[in-house]
Formats: sequence, structure tokens, C-alpha cells
Amino acid sequence: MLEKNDIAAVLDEIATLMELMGENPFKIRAYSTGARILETMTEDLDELIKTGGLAEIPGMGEALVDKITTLRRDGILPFHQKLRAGIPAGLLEIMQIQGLGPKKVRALWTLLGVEDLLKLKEVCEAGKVAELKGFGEKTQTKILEGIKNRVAYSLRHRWYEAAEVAIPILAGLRALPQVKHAEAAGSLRRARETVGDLDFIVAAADPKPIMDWFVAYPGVKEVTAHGETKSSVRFKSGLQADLRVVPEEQFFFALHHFTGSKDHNVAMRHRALSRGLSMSEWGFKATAEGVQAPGATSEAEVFQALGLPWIPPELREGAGEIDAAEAKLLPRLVELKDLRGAFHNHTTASDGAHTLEQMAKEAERMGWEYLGISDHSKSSFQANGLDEGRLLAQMDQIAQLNTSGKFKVRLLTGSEVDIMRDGSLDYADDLLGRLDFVVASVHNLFTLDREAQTARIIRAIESEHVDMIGHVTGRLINKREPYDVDVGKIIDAAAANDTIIELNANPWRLDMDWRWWRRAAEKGVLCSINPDAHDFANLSFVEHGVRIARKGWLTSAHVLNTRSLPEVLKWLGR
DNA sequence: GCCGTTTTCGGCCCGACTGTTTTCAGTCG
Repeated sequence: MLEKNDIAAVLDEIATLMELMGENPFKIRAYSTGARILETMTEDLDELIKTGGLAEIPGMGEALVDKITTLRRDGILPFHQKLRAGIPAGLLEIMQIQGLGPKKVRALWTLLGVEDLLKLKEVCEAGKVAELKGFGEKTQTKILEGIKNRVAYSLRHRWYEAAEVAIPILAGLRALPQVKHAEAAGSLRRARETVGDLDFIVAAADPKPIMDWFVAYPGVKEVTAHGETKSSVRFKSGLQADLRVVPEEQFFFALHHFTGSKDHNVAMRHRALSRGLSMSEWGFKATAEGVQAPGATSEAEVFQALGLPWIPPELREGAGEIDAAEAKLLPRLVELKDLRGAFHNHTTASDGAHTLEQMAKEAERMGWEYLGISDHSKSSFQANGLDEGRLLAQMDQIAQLNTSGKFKVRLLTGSEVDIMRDGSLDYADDLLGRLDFVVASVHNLFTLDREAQTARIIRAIESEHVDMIGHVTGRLINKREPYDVDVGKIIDAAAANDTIIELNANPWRLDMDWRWWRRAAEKGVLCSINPDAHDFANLSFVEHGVRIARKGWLTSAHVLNTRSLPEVLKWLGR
């Protein structure tokens, strides 16, 4: 039995294998589309298979439904196995190298017997690749570079790290006298948790000085393209950045196009075609008699031309946003300014860097009404977790601070209590009952099997003292895989027990993943955007949480910490 | 492989850049 994402990975691999076999590209695209649908859908797969709802999804035909059903049931698909048997596994890795696509890889394989990276390196170094028709010296050199740097080049970068690079470039572009508009597009603008490369779109009449400025930007290690309207550079970190300069009248079309996603664009173009318009990054072209191709002086006008309201970039994943826009059902997404406080914050009592007072001062500076303190519990000795006596002392200290009138912000007593192996909690019920709020988190035994891990967390959810579940999967983006847990079941349990699921806003975590929030919200699960701050500057992590909440279609009504202090106290005391 | 106010075949989103060519294929987004 395979999970949704694993089935999507198989479909993607089938697509790649078929490319290598030189299959019909439209057939190949159908498999990729199927993979994207599985990745983004929020419904329960088993349910969809049982009810036949899967076949109702546009792009899901009979063949795909069959194969997905088989993969779900058997975990294996003969069609896939057969494809695999005919193609060396090493070719899939070679396909990852920039500049090598199915045609070239197939040529290397059939003409030079290349079956893995080692052999590829060998034939490049022997100069055999440059002799092949369609290849040359430059291609050979680029392949060798690609082999050497394949780890760094293929890595996706955490959103905030990409943003740190992008922000000064964007400011630099905007400061150039020729530049009319400049924006960062791509997955950065869509607020994906990781970013593959940066995309800058600039409106200007004369591209040349802008291109020249860009390729000479400090920190650029390599210029991989330097054309009239497009340039690409690579930084030392391996991060690549593309710049496109377009005439002003094309800017909003280009911005929309390069913001993507691919699936969103495909859907938009279909919609355009049905209205007698062909759509590209250049703008609209009339394809039918008597149709006028409209221009656009804002991105909203691009959507307007297709009878749609502006769709926030975070939602543009081709996962139903266009249908929702059409039906006027787009959510009014939560914003940073909606937040009135935050839970799940640490102090020097456990592993935080700042005291209660320092944290309170910063929360007040941010204009918050309340700040929830939740240091670690005693089992997290590596984090200096509090035993019962120290927790009681901290509760007294917080009570004193609140009555002292020193801060306008109200501090709330809490704990990030460890979930034990069996799902019980690290403090007794009577102590938990005296706290304003309780976050329950897993901090050990990451390798429990799926069933045990899920059962463990669900037992914590069922505790009457647990208000929220912390970092549901424990993932650290690009560093540690999530522990094996059935998030769908966690969501159901949270809904049934009126337990909040945290959106951990630490930019390495962003956990629960954005792909689950829409479903959670539909089931009535409340979210809390928690900074998990370990120093006062970390309180600003909520900005990352808001971004992900938006990506998960959440409105302020779905988020506890958009509520006022009295409302929050009422919810917690329920 | 999917889809259909062209329903069971014949289309399927669009363009820039590079490197190899000498008019274009392959790759990428």
C-alpha cells in the first residue's frame, strides 16, 4: 500500500521513463498531470477510489484511475516495473543534470553505452561526447560541471534563505533608472516552502544596462545565460537566478506567467482559449473572429480579462483556485496584521535565550495583546525542561508580571509538554489543568512505525488538557524527514476532539505542511500560528507562518491567534 | 493518456536561449 505522495512519485518516474523511451509527449504529460493532482488534492484517496470520485477529477482518465488504484492496493504496478526493467536506473539520475533532457540522455545511452554517472564522466573526459551529432565541446564541459555540482545544483533552498538573496537584488533592480517595475516571481512569490531558483521580472524599454548590471551582481559565480531579454546567473550557494526584461505593456503578463505554477498557467490558457484568446507571457492574442485582445496595466486586469478576480499568488498551484475564483469562493486570506498574539514560546527557563520580561517587551513592541509561554517539560532534559517545581515557580512569576502593570501585553502560562511513547503526557493532569494552555509535542522516538506514531499523537489529542499539537510531523526542511505519521488521521482526531493543530512558523519547520490545511479547515480544525520562539527576535517567525497559512487557504477565522484576548481566554477555558 | 457546443478522432500552452548548426533541435520554465 502506497501513500498519495509515493504514488505521485511513481507516476512522475513513469513519465520520465517514457520520455527516455521517446513516447508521445502528450501521453507523458498525462502522467505528470496525474502526479500533480495527487500531490495537491485534499480529499481522502481511499474514499475517492471507493466512490469513483477520482475519475471525476479533470485529467484523471480510466487508465490513470486504474494504475493509481493498483498502486494504492498493491504498492506495485506491473506497467511501471516493465518500464524500469528496460531502462538503466542510472539514467534517471543523469536526467537531473541541467541541460540534459530525454533526447540527449537517450543518445548517450544508445550510442555510447552510458548507464550511470560514472560512465558518463568517463566518456566526457575521453572526449567522446563532443564527437556525437548534436553535441559539442561546450555541452561536454557543461555535463562535467553538472556532474561535479549536481548536489548543490539540484538542491531546493528554504524560502527564507532564497528571500534573503532576492530582496537586495530586487531593491537594486528597482533603483536602476531604466526600471519601471520589478518583481520577484516564481515559487518565491507563490510562497512554496522551498525555492528552486529566483525569477525576476523587470519592465524597461532598454534591457541591456539592466542585463549588464545583473550578470555583474556581487556574489555571482557563473553566468549561465546572457541574452537580450533573459539572463541567468548562479551564486556560490548553487542558487540560480533568472532575469527577464520586458516592455512595460507586457510586464503584468510576464509577471503572471513566471509566477506560475505551471498547472495554474495551463488552466489559465485553457480558459483563455475557450474565450477566443491565446495567452502567453507576451499578452493575449485573438484566435477567433471578432475578438479583441485586451492589454493589462495590472495583474488584476489579466485575470479580469478572463472573467476572474485577482487570485493571490499563494493559491496559484492549479488546485482548484480558478474554479473557486469563478464561483466567487476565493477565501479572504489571513494577514500578518490580523495576529493579536502568539503561543508556543520559550524562555531562559528551558532552552530559550531571553527572559520572560524580554519576551514580553518584544511582544508589546509588536503590538500584541497576549503572549503564550510554553517552555519544555521535564523529559526534554536536553532542552533543560522544567520539572513540576520550576513550572509552578514560573506560573507565579507570570502572575506577578501580569499584575505588576509593567507590560500591557498579557502573558499566558503554558507548557510544551512532551508526548511519551504511549501517548501519555509528561506532567500529571492536575498540573496541566492549572495552565492557561498546553501544547503537546513529540520530541523523541522519531522512528516509531506509522501506526504507533499516529496512535501516540492521537492519544495526546484526546487528552482534555491538550489545547494544541506542536509540530505535527517534526520535519526540518532540507535536513530531517518528517516522522512517519498519518496526518489525515491526526486531522480527523483533532476535529473530533476540538484540538488545535499548530502551524509551527519556524522557517525550517513550517509544520503542518500547507498541503493539509485546506482539508483541516474544511473539517473544522482550528489553527494557531506559533513562532516556537527561542529568542525574542524569533517572535517575528509568525510572518512565515502567515505565509504558509495563506498558502493553505486559511482565513483569519481559521486562526486562534487572530482573536482578541477575551475571545482566546474563552476558547481556552471551554 | 485525456478530452469533447468539432463527442470516439485528432488535437493537446507558448516562447527564449544555447549550441549546434547553416535553418533548427533540445532544453527549460
